[in-house]
Amino acid sequence: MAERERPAVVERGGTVARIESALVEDISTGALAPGEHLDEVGLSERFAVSRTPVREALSRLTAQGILVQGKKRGVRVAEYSPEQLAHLFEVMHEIEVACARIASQRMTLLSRAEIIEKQDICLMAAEAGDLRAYLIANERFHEAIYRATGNPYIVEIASEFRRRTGPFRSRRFATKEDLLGSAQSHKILIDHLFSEDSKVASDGMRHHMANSYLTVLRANLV
Amino acid sequence: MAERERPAVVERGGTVARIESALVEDISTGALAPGEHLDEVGLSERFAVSRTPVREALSRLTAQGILVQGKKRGVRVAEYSPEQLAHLFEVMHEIEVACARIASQRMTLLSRAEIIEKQDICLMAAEAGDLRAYLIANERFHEAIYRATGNPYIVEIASEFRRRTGPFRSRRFATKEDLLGSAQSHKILIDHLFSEDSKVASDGMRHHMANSYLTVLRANLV
DNA sequence: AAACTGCATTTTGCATGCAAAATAGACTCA
DNA sequence: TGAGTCTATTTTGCATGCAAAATGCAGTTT
Repeated sequence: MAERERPAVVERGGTVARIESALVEDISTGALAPGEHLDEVGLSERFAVSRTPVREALSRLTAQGILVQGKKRGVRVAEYSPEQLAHLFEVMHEIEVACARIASQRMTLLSRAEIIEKQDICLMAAEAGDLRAYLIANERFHEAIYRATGNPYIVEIASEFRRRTGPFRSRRFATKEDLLGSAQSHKILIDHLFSEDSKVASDGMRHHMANSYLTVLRANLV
Repeated sequence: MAERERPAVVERGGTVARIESALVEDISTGALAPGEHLDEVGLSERFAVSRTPVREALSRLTAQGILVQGKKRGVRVAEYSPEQLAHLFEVMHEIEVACARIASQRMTLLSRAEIIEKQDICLMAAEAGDLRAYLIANERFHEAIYRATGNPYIVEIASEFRRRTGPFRSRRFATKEDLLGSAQSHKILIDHLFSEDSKVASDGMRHHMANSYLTVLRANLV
């Protein structure tokens, strides 16, 4: 066996959950690129386990649409044509706008604090120019907004689509300025979300998402 | 081993997919009730396979939220408190309304035909008083609407939530009149969907879903 | 009778084994 | 040289095996 990855923290849920979240992180940060083939044996060596839990993790990720099965064999990171990408973002768009509308209606002091805190972390990562940290912090920021809806199933579904679009959004960020710009636009978004008018909030998110999509398109279609 | 279930048709995708879809159907038709415990060994006997593919199917369904893991061991059909059910329906509501709006904007002749065809099948099942057939036909009807959006990811996500709420919606239907009533309200919904005004369509769906939720509440909270 | 303890049983999580499908490579023949 | 096919190797899908965790249960103690 080759070098092995030791669990930094023993996560609850056991081996499968550990593999699954490691892969999700690799994918959402772009360490695993769309279309990249995942080898069962290779992964079982990397995580120092047998193929069985690896297969289970891959199967779960496939069920969530994060991975796809190749034509005849193998499993790969999902990749999307421009048209598919547009469809994916259309769904994201709908979900996020609904989220913003609902969240703004139910915003509590706690939710506000959480959102602001995550935004601070984003800002720190952006200022440090740490892409990987920023991507993770950005996820957390948006998840805080989802949680502000008070609806755990919205959190689930919105996070799922965010993960699926992760690899494409990660390409937006080439320079430190890109990160700072993104963190900056979070600030504006927050102002809208904290407004007491749910239409202001959802329109703010609509604008944010449309912008984001344009940038993604530019980064992925050149 | 006890009596075994033979595959009526050899479905593509192999053993795991077969088990998965059989379980999904059992759950959405109420044959497997919320909270019911699923036994790996029992299922492996029922499908005449080893525990490995059963485990994989269960794991995939758990990843989709259709099943949940018990506190310490075992896996069960997800069950929801009234509050959780409300949250689930809130998501369904948002998705279906967005669906209706988008579908009405993109409706093609083919989509129209498909929706009408599925509705006919619903009507036939209702008139026959066949609950199980109606539940399946009803799924197909709504899926036809999802497909009319032209967005495969909307189909995916909407179907997922429809499956999750399946067990609760199935309780709405006690008599043949319930089935006919539901099929009747489809007709009204179709009229709205086929309108050229997307607001009419989404409001029609909003109304349909609100109604549906009320009925479900009544059937599940007594 | 309630609570605790220890043992037997069931259930789970993962490893390993094996046969069939899929692919790549070598070889043949035109 | 190129197309075809035959074999060797890899990869996959599932079965089986095994050890550890969880549960139930009986017996004991207070």
